[in-house]
Amino acid sequence: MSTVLTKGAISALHNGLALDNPVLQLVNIRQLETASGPSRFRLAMSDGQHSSTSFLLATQLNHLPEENILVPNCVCRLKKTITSTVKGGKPVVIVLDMEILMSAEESGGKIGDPVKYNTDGTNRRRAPSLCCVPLPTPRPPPPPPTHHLPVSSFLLTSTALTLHPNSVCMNIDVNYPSPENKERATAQHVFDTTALHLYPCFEKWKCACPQGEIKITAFNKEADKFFSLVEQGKVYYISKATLKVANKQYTSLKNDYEMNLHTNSSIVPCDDSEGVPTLHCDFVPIAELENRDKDAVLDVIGVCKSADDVSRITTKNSREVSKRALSLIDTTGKAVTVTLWGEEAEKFDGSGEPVVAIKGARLSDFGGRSLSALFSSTVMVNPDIPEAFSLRAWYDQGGYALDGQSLTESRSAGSRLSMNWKTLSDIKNEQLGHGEKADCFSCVATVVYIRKENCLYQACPTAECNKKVIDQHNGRYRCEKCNREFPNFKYRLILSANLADFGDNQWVTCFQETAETLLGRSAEDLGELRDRDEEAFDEVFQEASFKTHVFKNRVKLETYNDETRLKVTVLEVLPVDHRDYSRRLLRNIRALAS
DNA sequence: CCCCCCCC
Repeated sequence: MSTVLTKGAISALHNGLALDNPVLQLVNIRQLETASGPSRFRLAMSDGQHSSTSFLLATQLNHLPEENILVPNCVCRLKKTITSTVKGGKPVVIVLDMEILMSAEESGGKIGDPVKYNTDGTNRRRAPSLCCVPLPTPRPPPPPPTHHLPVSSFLLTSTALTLHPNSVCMNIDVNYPSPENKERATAQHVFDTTALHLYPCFEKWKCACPQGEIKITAFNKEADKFFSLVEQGKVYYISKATLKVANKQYTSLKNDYEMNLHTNSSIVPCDDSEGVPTLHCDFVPIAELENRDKDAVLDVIGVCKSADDVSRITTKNSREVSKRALSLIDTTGKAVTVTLWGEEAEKFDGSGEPVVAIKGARLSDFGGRSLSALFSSTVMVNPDIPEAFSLRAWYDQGGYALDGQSLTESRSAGSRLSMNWKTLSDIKNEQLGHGEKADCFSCVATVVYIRKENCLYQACPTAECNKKVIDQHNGRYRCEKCNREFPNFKYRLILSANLADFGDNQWVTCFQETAETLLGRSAEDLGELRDRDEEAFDEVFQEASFKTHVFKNRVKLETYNDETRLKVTVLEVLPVDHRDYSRRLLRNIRALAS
């Protein structure tokens, strides 16, 4: 039966050597005295040859002994361990992940006749080390940075600084909350966290961070120094940082601790970056944002179904900053506005409706619920993570057709987010424009007829005045509004067009700009063409007919000479976005089917 | 030591 155990594993583990899933038997288990925090279990393990009591169970595995699954004589596979040292340099093997292969009953008692393993050097090959990878010699300090703006404080977030499993080593000077709290702090530091495993070593602490994320901050001179040194996604050794209790208010990381860097701290690149863990996010579904507290820092992922152009704004402190708002939608069918700032706003490319993941965005209550990226946020476009792939698939296979009701109220009717899509028959059916205020709507429609009669008029040449002038028939034109005569005039357009979609048709009015877009000519050119070549003029109207566009319109019931009629004014003519169009079609089909 | 993170 003893063949199941990995002979020599005890010795190897005590020497920090990597082993592939060694199989050991639990000889004994003992609960350690702890001042506070979760229980801590010390294990005596055997490989059939040697036994050792220098095993500690990571707190995330406490359920195993607590549920009486991990009991003496059971046989275990150690799936993840890290060898550390305690006071006096004694090695300790921390068991981070394990599985029970055989219960105590199945194993039939103690396997083999193991002898106690000596850690005093008599059966050790070399001195124990904390790391699997030796620390490289620190490089000389880098030259002062020249390529970035002064940084007064720089936050290295999880992606800026990736922690390497089993080989990131940090010598940490513990920053005690206060001298009298030292004992309590000690206990907490040792036992309270699963992400950080800390072991006292005189006044220094050694910290192994086999998994998880931690925020590291540098200030002033160090901020500049370390900023030039670190690159997102790269692996580093960090030494002589200060550990402090994290303020959860400012981070989405699930770590009770944070680190600060100082003059004598060092960050050294690690060349062996295999097995670097990918960034971990706890994405909050967009619909769920409604229930979260304002100012919460959280992770979000969605398809960017629209993005504003980047704009420059002036802050209250008269600082100029770039800003860009995106609308993200996820499988909850809800959308939310996310604001990006500075360089992040400038470089963002929303074309192709990418999946956008943001780690550490702040929830604001502006316009209902909205999000704002922080300096410490990580914005990822089409990240290489499963959540992004499934979201992409969901969106492409029909998610795009969803309305995506936004948690963020839109502030103007003109924005792409607030497209109030209607069919032409909706105008009558929903009595649009019958209210006190005008209604705005968008539609996809085809131009079936444009009235060319009276579409052009001679207007006052003054820049701000578009009033029709009276031809004095003496080469002079009179503007009643300006009360002046001019030797010239400018042509302006007022176009009556008939639009149709699959259900109805509608007469609309296009003024200057929209008329020019529709006809593809400037009013000036058209006026000149009409006077010079009537056939070519007619041709322009033929060409503009039977073309399909997106029309943004204003609709209002008007009374003129005791007669009420619906007046539809075109505010904007846009090319058809086929995605938007199929979105609407699908909605209509669904509405008809239900 | 930050933790300001901007605007509507």
